[in-house]
Amino acid sequence: MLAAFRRVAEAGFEGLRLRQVAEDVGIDHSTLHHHFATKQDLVLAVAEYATRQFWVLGDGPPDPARALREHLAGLRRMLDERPELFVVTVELDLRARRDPAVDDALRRHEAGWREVLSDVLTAGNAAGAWAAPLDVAVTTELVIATAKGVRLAPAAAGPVFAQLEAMVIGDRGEQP
Amino acid sequence: MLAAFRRVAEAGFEGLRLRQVAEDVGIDHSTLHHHFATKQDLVLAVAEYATRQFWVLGDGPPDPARALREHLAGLRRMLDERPELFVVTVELDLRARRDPAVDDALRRHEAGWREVLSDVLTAGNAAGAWAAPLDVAVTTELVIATAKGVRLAPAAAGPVFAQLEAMVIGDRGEQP
DNA sequence: TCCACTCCACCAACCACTTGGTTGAGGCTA
DNA sequence: TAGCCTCAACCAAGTGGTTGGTGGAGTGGA
Repeated sequence: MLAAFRRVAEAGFEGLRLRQVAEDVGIDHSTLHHHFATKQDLVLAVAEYATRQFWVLGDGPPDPARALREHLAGLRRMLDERPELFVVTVELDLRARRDPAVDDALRRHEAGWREVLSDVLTAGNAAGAWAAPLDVAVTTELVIATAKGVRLAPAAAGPVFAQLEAMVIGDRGEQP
Repeated sequence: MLAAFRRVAEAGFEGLRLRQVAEDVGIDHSTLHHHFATKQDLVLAVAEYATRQFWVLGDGPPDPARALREHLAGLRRMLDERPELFVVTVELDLRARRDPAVDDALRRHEAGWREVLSDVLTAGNAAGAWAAPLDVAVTTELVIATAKGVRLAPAAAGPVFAQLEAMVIGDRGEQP
């Protein structure tokens, strides 16, 4: 339910009230229970919805350097256009510590992300696209950590990602 | 109040209950109100306490490369020994979006951190301690973002920080 | 066409329980 | 006595969740 997502973005899971969500949609809160048996079900729906939004970040072009650049550019664009999406992600990260179902959803999502990055970095190693050969696993984690770190600071994302690119790809010909 | 901090670490602000905190300390919840007029005051105390814990990360040695390494090593050590501290920090980051007082406390804390990093990076530029001259402001943000990104994944911190060091300092003689 | 009959989305009222916060009446020490 | 610290009892305002029931859109048979 989109309304629930918006509520979480605004007030966090701490402020998620079934009655409020129901009112946003214009129905009674008991009717909401008709669609989501428990609050937990609603939370899970929000988690699934939020993670699904990242599917738009597809595989990208075959050239590893371009693929990495576009991946980061995609993230930055989403961060600019839909900052709430990332806020909810942080909220979910926190909730995953106490909620196995959310943890599971998030884990699957992150595994997909990790795979995309690993593939790009591996391809880049093979093609000699990076400034220096990279430890794929660790660099994947570095990129993920950096991305997670700017989730609540959209303004910082641009420069930070640029710097990260520069360090990974090196200074060889920026945008061709 | 330490008990409150522990509660936040366990259950988040979402699960922070005055009665529970009071019980942890062994007093009545109304007595708690005698020490903290409102819940908000307690939350603020937790915020102040949490940020104060990072004061142990002092200036470090004069040599920039060593200073950076020790700074990251210090963070990693804290992350290993007191992961809850970082969890609460994330929780605070989120809460700061809705709570100006928390936002203020966090902003001051982050300003201090930013200054330490900026100083080290600037000194490193002057001494030619880095692999290449750095944009101090952006690199500061990069380090902060990375650190924030691993707050909920202590295991990743070690390798990620090592990689970050390698990229900033270059491969010139690891630990002397 | 009419008549059950079944779904489905919906709501008002209610329930048991929890929340943060208040009050007034003691106790303890100085 | 004065000034804290403590507590039990209480309160109003919610909380998630349940219940019994309403009305309309379909469906099948006669």
